[in-house]
Amino acid sequence: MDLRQMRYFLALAEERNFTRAAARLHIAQPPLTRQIRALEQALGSVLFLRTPKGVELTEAGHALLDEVPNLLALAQRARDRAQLAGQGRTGRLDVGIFGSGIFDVIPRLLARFHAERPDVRIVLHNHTKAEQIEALRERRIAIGFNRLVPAENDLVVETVLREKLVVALPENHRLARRRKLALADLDDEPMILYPKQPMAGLAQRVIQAFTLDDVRLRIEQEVEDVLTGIALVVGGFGFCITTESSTNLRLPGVAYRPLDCEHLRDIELACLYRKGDTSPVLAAFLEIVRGSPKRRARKISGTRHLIRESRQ
Amino acid sequence: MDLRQMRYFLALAEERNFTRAAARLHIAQPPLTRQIRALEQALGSVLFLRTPKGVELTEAGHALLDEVPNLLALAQRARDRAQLAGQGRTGRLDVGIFGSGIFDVIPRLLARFHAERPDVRIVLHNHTKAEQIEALRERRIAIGFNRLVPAENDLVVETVLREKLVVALPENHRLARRRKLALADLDDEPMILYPKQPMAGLAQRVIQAFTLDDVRLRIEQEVEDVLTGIALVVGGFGFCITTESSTNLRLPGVAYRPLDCEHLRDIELACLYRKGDTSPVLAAFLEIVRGSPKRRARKISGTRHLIRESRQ
DNA sequence: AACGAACGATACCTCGACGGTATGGGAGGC
DNA sequence: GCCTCCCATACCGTCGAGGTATCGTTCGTT
Repeated sequence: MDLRQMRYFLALAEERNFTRAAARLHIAQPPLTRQIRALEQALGSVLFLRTPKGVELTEAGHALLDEVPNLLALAQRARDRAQLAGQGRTGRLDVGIFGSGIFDVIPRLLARFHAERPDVRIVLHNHTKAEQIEALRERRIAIGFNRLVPAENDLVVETVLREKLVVALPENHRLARRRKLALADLDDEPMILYPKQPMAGLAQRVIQAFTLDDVRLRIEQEVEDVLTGIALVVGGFGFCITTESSTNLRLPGVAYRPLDCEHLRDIELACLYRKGDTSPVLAAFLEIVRGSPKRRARKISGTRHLIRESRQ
Repeated sequence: MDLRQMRYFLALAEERNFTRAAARLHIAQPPLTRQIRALEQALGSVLFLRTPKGVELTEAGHALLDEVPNLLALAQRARDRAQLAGQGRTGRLDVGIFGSGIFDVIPRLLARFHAERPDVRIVLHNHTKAEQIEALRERRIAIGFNRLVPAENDLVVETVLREKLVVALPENHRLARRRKLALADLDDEPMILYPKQPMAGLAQRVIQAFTLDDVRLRIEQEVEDVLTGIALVVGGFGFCITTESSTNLRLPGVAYRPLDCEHLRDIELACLYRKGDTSPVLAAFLEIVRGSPKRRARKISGTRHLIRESRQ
């Protein structure tokens, strides 16, 4: 019993005439006769009564006819789903994100991917750098975004873009009148440092630059995420060095000024995924990621559809 | 894409190893490799990643694996149902019955059939003789029971049994003291005649016999069914000639005595069905019907399971 | 009553596909 | 470095699918 016989059976059951059913199936009448007979023998039941005017269904035929359309529909669905999944048009993409990365480029990438592959479910996971690497190895996520990612031999790290750094400071701060700032301008100014704890990539770089340029560092507060940092800036606690994409975080009373510094020129945003991952969904997403830099000037928009899960 | 490939796919997806899956399928490994590749080409999606240690499922493979067990189960169910229906082990039997036929042999036949074929739904339809014939032609019933059925050229009439006739009369009637009665004993006695209207088979025969034997007929009441007739006997309106199987209708105050009459010896109970009806359910039921006479001495029992519908 | 049309069954043929055996090639493990 | 395991490839025989031609039966028509 195979699917071809099921299709033949259905055609004959509907046409109630071998000749017409064969025509509909684009085969000659004798092969149809033979296939139906083979099916009847396989089942051990007569399915059709042959009459001079055509055929009619027996009870066994009716019983089978009750099932066959479901069967064929299910087969079609199985085929469709496998095809769609194979093209990466359906399925799911688990993405690891981190605190300050969620303001500009990542939501835009996800929005574009969603527009292209509306049937792929995007699931976001907030992870620190170390957690992302672990989650990738355990296949809980397919791709992660982070900054200053160390090389790992089972993971691929691709730089998505390099972001300039900016200084966030109170609008009424005396330095806010300047169009751009050098590191020396920040000498001994109260500073809000972040991230404090989770894989201190940016903070480390900032401290390093201050040391290299021999500028005095006065850490007023240490915080764990940008949002808190900027909130403290609004509160007048000091300035904060952050990435350009954070300027999307427009809070009243805060001003952003470009930072011009040789040792702290820009900071990379990278994505990382498993070496040898053949997932078509991932491949499609990486295409979006790689094609992105050209159009990165736009602002956040249309990200409402995103599913956000702290952890799956 | 056919069911064989689905079975192969499932085996490989479960074993995650071509060699073992092939062994499980009782084929060599190369044909399995070829079938899987053919399936992948048909779908246009890679289903398995070949690794040195075996294979693992791709996303397309997982998507297909979600569907395949359902598909195979449905195919199996379709096959089973068609087979069962073909053997007459499932399905439905619509039976036409009539008033006085429901007391003895028909319920026994139905009970025996139900015991043998518990998955066949038996549906009873109360019909007069003419209605039964019409219902048979319109395929609303597969078999009918009746008495004194005229020959029809598209229907088969088979005598199920010949029933002796009895006289039902009040217990305290003077004739009730006799062990058996002749027609002459009923001369000018008040009589309850049935059936009055629906195809007066028995009534006609009774009148005919009285005429032939030159016995005076005094029709006190004409009724349409046995039950009413016997009820009137209980009420003392007169006697009633009915079939032996009616004696199962034990009402207080009524006595049944065999009728000994040359011209009214017995009356046949026949079943009728469509000529050329190949229904396996019907065939199975007819076997029961034909095998019945040998054991017809038993009383009614176990008929509670019957579905009774006045009309479907 | 004989003929023709319609329909399914049968006979026979060709070719493609399935399964089998033998063998190749690549990755890990002792 | 060799052995083992696993999948892929090459080649062969057989079975089965579909095609054409034709037959037998049953209607309806002439």
